[in-house]
Amino acid sequence: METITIRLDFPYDFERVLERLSMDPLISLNNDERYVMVPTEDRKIYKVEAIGTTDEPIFNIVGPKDEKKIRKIKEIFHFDRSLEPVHEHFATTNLSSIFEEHRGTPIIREFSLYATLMKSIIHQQLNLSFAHTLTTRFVHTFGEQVEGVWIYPEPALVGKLQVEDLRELQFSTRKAEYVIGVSNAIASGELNLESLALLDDEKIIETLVNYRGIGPWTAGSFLLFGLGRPNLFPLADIGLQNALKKLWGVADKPKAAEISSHFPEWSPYLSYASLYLWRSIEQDSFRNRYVSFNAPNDTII
DNA sequence: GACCAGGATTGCT
DNA sequence: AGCAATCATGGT
Repeated sequence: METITIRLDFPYDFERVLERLSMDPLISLNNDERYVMVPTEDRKIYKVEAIGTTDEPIFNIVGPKDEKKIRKIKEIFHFDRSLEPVHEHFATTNLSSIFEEHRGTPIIREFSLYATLMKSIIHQQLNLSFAHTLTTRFVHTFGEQVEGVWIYPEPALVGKLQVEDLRELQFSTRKAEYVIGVSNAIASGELNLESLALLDDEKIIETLVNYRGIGPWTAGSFLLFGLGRPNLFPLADIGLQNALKKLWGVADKPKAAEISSHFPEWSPYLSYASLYLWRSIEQDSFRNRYVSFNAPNDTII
């Protein structure tokens, strides 16, 4: 065990990070003590704890001594890239208000690439509340806990499940087929997410959408939250459509063409535009729903 | 009880 | 190529 202390030279609001991560009941965190528990791909657990402020961000990473994993955690928490250029970019755009409002909100990646894909598929078209119910059932039933932290099951295990196993958790038949099918492709080695990660955005999307159950939204979500790519805007996302509807004060959700006409203005940081737009509506629905502590066993107190 | 949810696929024009 | 139906169920 060792503790590594990191100081950032750009604004970083960990309170907002915790607020956002609190939406997922599978993540072990403590809002008051300002920490998140992070499982690595090989089941080691790290604690990431904020001990500074938004304008003087300082963090402790506590866990097994391992340089590669520390680097991975820095990537997950966006410690390795400044948010300064992002804020500078959006200050002169039509999204400046939400970037001021949520200043210092980083893209936090999912803790594993496979989990990103499973979570995205399971979340397709469902309201966030029920979506989280399903992912929680999925992980509680087939995953496992390490040091109190829930970890998604291995692709090989999920690949061997029957559709009925997931139907019992109230997955639709199709969703069950998607989850099992993609897991099998990964388990067999046909689909290798780590090597996929070396390709550019377009190539990754092109590969992923060949799999039944992965469309443009899920592929975009994988790039954004799995790999932390900076320039993705999932046009199919209802949340983003609603966020723009609210921001622009219009009666109907804007159409894809209308939204994408702003891409030149928002590029090359479309992912941040997405993230900050999501944030702009999350407060409405989640401010009063989740409280400060997700206990390791997942009970919401 | 209708309608929508942080979509994707399938089948029909 | 583009559109409608379909999926399962919770939230509003």
